[in-house]
Amino acid sequence: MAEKGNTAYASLLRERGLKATPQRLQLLALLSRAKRPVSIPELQAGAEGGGMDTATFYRGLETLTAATLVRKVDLRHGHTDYELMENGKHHHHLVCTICGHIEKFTWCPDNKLRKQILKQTKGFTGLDDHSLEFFGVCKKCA
Amino acid sequence: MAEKGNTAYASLLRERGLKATPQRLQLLALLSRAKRPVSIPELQAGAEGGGMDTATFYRGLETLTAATLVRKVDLRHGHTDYELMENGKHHHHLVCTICGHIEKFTWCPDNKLRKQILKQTKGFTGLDDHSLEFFGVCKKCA
DNA sequence: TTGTATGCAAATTATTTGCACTCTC
DNA sequence: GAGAGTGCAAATAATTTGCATACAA
Repeated sequence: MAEKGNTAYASLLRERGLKATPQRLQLLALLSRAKRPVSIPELQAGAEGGGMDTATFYRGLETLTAATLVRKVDLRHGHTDYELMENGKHHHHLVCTICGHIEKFTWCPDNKLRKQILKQTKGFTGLDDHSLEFFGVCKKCA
Repeated sequence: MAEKGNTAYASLLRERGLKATPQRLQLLALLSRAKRPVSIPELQAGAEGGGMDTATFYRGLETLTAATLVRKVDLRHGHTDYELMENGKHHHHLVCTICGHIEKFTWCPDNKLRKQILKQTKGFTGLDDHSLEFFGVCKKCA
């Protein structure tokens, strides 16, 4: 998947009523190039990310997450990682607990499973979102 | 489920080659009473948790997690929560994104699903563990 | 006794906030 | 021009570490 140009990202932002600032476009470009979930300190440490303020990273990515352009994931690394939501779809991850190698997979709980889970509870009538990651040892580390 | 006595917990620890220190027993007792996932700052702030050092909380719970007596969970609260693994079995959670209400459910990926996921990857031959939580708005907050 | 675990204290890492200023729409 | 967004700087929150001492086995 080719990286979207600034114009394309700008449109996506405006469609959602957000201003297309250079900082937000930069955040999207950085995530697009990363090809994997990355933390804010990591993004900021990279050469291209060096110019922006820390607070702008946090506030910007929070905004992009709320706009469903970006997704936060917890890979048990002690911090939040961020990744692009390409085409509005999320995916999940396999994480090697030794070397940190990450792969994606697509599978989400279907309606049947969601019903089965809701049946076990008293206080919920619906489910909006979910987290799902697998952890193991990759071939190289095994 | 009644809380296990100190003797029972002490045996569990020794079975795993760990020393049954008062601090570790206290951690297990605190988690047992909590009945829900709790953070370390929260545990420490509680009256009974006040006596132990911060580092002892972190190191102790890390040890208990490695010993599969305790499990860490990420409920998108910006910190790690801990809960007892009762009978060596884990469960997953539904979390209300408004009030924080939490319920448990039991369901885990079966072998068929695990195979389906592994088939999508190149670098993994097996999966050890997984995280799975649902987020939504509970009845009261809806 | 002996190594493991704890307490203390300080450091590190991640994240958030207030406020003045700037830039997009 | 107006309001949303950013930079700066300082604060808060969570977690980790080194080292001397204490305690379980």
